[in-house]
Amino acid sequence: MQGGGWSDQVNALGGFIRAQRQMAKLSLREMASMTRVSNAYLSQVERGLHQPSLKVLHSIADALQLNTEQLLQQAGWGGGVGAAAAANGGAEPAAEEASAGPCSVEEAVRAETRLTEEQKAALLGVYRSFLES
Amino acid sequence: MQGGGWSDQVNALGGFIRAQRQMAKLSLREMASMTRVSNAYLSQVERGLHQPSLKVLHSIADALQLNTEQLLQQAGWGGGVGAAAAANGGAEPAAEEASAGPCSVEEAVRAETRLTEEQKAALLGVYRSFLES
DNA sequence: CAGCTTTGATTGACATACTTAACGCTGCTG
DNA sequence: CAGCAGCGTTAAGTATGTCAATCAAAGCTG
Repeated sequence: MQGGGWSDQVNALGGFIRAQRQMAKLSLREMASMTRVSNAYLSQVERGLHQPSLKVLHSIADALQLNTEQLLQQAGWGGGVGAAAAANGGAEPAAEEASAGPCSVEEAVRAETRLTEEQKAALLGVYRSFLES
Repeated sequence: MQGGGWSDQVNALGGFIRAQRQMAKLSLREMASMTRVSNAYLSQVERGLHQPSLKVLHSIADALQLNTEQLLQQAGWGGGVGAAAAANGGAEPAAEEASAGPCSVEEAVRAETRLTEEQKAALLGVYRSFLES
């Protein structure tokens, strides 16, 4: 059972979808009727409890009018499509307290030690997509 | 049971995969070991009996060294999103002015003047959901 | 010919995607 | 206060994806 390792990735996807849905001011039930996917399942997907199939992912992208590639990238296709070259530098010294440091959102997220790298990438993805509007 | 409407699509995907595999002169079992997906399931996918998940699709694309977009298009992404236009030139300004102030993610987000209140709320919602693991 | 290997296909059991019907909570309206 | 309406979440069930074991047929080797 190699399960579990990918939950970060799924959580990133779910957070991304949830953020986009909230920005579009849709409730779970509204989005459910648009996508013809049950609200319950959407809730679970958004919290990373399940990985949606292509059909569902497609419906979601359609309902939220999202850029397809962006959504797919969040869904785990970071290995081939966009290649945004996230230069990772080296391992950071894992500062225990973020008490002293730079203050932009980007820096603050990167300095947050409680987040995984995937989570940071997802959060920054949402952030940048907001800035592009 | 809705008998078959989408089977055309799946069959197209399966046929495409089978053709590519044979062209690469791989047996089902060879490809199975490369993709870490069972030969049995690959056989079924190739004959349109099942629609593979993202994970499997990704593995297949990787093993066959296929163009990702090409495979996804066969898998059913040819139809819906429409428009999108995706003018994604990619010029990321990255001008982080960072007004000197607090440093946590929460504070940094609240201090970000380019975000609307809704966007801040959405972003912080994702952030907090990540922390609640 | 028997025996070994490899091929694609099938079966049965299990894990995961997904649905429908509830639940508890918050905010309103009378 | 009761009562309704909306929200997100949970519970229990069904459908589908996925695997390990197995099969019959075809190609070799001796």
